Amino acid sequence: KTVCVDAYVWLHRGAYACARELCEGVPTRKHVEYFMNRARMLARGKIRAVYVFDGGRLPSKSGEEESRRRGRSEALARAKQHAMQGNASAAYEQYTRAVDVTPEMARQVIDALAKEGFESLTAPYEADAQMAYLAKHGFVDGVITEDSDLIAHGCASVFTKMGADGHGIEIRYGDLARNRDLSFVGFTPEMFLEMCVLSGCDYLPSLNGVGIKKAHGLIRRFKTYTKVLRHMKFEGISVPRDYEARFEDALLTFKFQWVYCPKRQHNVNLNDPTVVLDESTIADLPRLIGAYHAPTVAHALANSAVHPMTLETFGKAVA
DNA sequence: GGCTAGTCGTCAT
DNA sequence: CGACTAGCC
Repeated sequence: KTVCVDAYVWLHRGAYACARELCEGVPTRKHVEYFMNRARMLARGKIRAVYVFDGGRLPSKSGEEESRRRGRSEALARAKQHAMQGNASAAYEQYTRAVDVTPEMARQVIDALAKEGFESLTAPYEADAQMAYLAKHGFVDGVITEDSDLIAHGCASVFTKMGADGHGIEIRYGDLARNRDLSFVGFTPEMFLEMCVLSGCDYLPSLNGVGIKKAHGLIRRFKTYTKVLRHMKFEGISVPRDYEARFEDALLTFKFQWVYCPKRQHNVNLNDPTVVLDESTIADLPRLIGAYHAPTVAHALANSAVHPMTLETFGKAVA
């Protein structure tokens, strides 16, 4: 059995163990140790794991990233203030809000993993799309993550909420029809994805007052987002002028994100766009999913030889 | 009541 | 990122 593991969660939890040190530039390996302890624990269960790391930022997410950066720098200012006044616990609380997981930290963990014979893979952009690709094409038997978007990305089965003891919950797309809270009888994968976008996703915030329940009800009733929006217009519900175009963009981002194919050793789209999209839409995709990488670059990025954002070789300092 | 939209906690002693 | 919850309709 082979699984892929979303490295994001352990990377963040590890950062909390040494939030002050990371914020103040004090050398520490606690976050690496936290990750390695979890990896060693998983290895004891006779499961082969591939640790998947996030790569470059998607163009569609840059706005969100800017506001988070502001929030972190404000928290860091408050942390320094508390630290100066000798209030260590109040300072720590702010350090945890200020700490950021960097590609350099990911690289430290990847090196530590390699040293003990663990496998890792850096996604060209988002790890969840990469893991969905690995699962869909049989490179792995399962996915371990905390991210619910994996089902929307077309992953048939997801293992989530795994604690230190290795226990967790398996969510299967095929089981959704038996869901108690919301009925997914008659839902296609496309309807499920459109429901996810309608209820608010990474690439598009939801309309005011529309959450998961409303989104589910609307898609169940009208089947497609086009008909949902037509209904809203008919009902006189105010919808931003560009909402439909942005909805289309969000769907394209979900479906055609760049992922790395370990067999062909270059970047491909999560789903093949050539059969369902016209030439001009395909040519427009990089605006949403980011630039195409030449095979040599894609291979170097996937194997963590280059910084996923600058594509420059990592300095020796991180090793 | 149900639902959405904000706030909180993630470590480990 | 999800979990929790105050406060909305």
